[in-house]
Amino acid sequence: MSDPSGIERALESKKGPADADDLSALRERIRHSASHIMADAVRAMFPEAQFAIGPPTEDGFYYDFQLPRALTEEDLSVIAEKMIETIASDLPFERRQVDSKTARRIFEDQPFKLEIIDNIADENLGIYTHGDFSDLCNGPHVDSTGQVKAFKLLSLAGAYWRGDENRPMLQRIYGTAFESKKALDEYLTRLEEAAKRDHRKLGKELGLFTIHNEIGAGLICWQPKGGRIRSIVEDFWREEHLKRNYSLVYSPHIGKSKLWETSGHLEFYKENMYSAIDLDDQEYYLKPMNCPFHILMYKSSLRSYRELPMRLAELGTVYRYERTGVLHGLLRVRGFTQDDAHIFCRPDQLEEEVRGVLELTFSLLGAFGFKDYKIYLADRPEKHVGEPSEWTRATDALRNTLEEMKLDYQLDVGGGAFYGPKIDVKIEDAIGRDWQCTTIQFDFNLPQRFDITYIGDDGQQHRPFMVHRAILGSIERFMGILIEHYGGAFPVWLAPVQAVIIPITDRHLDYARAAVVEMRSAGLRVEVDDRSERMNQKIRQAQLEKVPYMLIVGDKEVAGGSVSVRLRSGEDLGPIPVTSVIEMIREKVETKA
RNA sequence: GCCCGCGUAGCUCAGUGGUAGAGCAGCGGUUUUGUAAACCGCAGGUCAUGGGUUCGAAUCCCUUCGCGGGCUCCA
Repeated sequence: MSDPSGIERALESKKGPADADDLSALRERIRHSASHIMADAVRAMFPEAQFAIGPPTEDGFYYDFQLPRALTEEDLSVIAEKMIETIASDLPFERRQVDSKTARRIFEDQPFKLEIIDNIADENLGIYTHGDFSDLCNGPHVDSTGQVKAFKLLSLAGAYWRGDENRPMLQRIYGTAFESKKALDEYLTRLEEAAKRDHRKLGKELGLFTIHNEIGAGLICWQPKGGRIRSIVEDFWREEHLKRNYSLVYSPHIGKSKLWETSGHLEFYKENMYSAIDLDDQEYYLKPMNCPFHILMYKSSLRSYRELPMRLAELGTVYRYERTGVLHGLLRVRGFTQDDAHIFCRPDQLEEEVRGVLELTFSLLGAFGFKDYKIYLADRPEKHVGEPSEWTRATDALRNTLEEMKLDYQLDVGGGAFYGPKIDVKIEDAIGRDWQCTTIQFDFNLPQRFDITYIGDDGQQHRPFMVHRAILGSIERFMGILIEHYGGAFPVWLAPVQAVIIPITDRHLDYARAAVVEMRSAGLRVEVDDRSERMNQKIRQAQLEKVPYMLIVGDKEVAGGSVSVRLRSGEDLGPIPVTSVIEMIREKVETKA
């Protein structure tokens, strides 16, 4: 990992896969070094500070400390000042190897470091020193502090030592560092861009959804505009499922405790379930999952191998208790709707079913402009149910399907659920962030627990294979992702209002109203802005609402039977006959452009 | 749940111990306008909640609820 020419070489290097690796390796060293420089600055402020860990991360770095008092935002500027001094001194980073005994002596008053040393099997430990600050660290680092060309301390947070909530809560400082001021600024600009797209902000501004204290945390109300978008997404989802021979079903929101005992949820999932509702000496639970209902629907009659595969799909609303600290807008809620389906099939049908789910996944997600996928195949974890031979068979079926479809995937060793292997799909949004939505999970457990069977062509009872799958994941969460992906500027097929007709004066109102009737009867979502405002104000309003088409009507348009089309990009297409505008918009809707 | 921060009008925010403010939105007028904000006026708040300190609390302390950044977990 030594790169003597350091920054200069990486900076001069041209774009390319190998150089991209160079750059990310360089950034890792810079960030790791920045984290040491920061720890040094914290030590200057608090000589009694205890140091935990300070690694580089994908976008920056952090360091965890135990300090005599809580840090404040002002402290960050003081720490940053001190860091600037250290960087200006351009102190060399020096590495030495010591044995663990020596390391223990060096860090004798640093309990977290001692614990780390205890957990390293290697007798040779790396220590990096700059100035008079030394840290246990395997590196690599830049050659000297001056090579941290640009950094910024970003935020304060609490973090448990080793991520364990039974261990001490430490104070974490997050920061980032880059090889140049320019790269740092670009990163900060990206953060600002992401903040502008925040679905919580856009949801409020665009009137999409609200969350009410009076109703409860993590519970979503879809306002008319957001409801419109959601219903379009759901209608599309249903159509695509019907095309692929899914059966659409509905199941209730509560079920008796016996059901959840059979399914195992009360044993293994209780901490995520709402407490029981007592009715007529029976306990009912709000459903955290849809599977038991679909299984009972399967079980409602004797099944023949000829009926398989049976694909039961439902936009099923489930409720899960989530700790208050993890709730986050639409992305993490307590009541949400899974685009769930359970596929019951014969063993020989498994690969084809998995293929079908993957094809449906790409088709559904592709319609929303998600074209880049990361696929993970997760196999048997240590704690599992089912025979290893079954696991192998199911995992092979998943793998074979991925390979036959020539899909790139990564193996997530031991990452499967206890009840079966799975395929997860991550999508990349418009600003390069990854989101996991799709999961395809094989299940050995529930078919056994509910003892479901089918009669094979041999006249004998057999256990069907069962696959859970959700493609969008949760509708609420997916809507949140869509809002951020599109930055609130929904494509025409999803836009709650596709066009606003803007009459220039009141004498153009009748014409505008006639046009809106015509466009609505063509199936378009159009409104007239009939307020007593200037055209400029109406345009501004429509722009802020991110309406795709602004249709201006004045004397010229009335005379010509047209509307002047302004796009939300600001582009002015000039006067176009109303019938042509209808065609233009419908074409966009049909192609989901 | 835990650590830190925050909660003032529908929204965005000012106000840090001495009578609650602005802009936008809303409502009423005037205005009838050619591609991102016309003008005038009116109304709107138990300063999240409950308690405490004080002659006096939006302001200081505690409780509860909620929100934000994280930890952990997941869709």
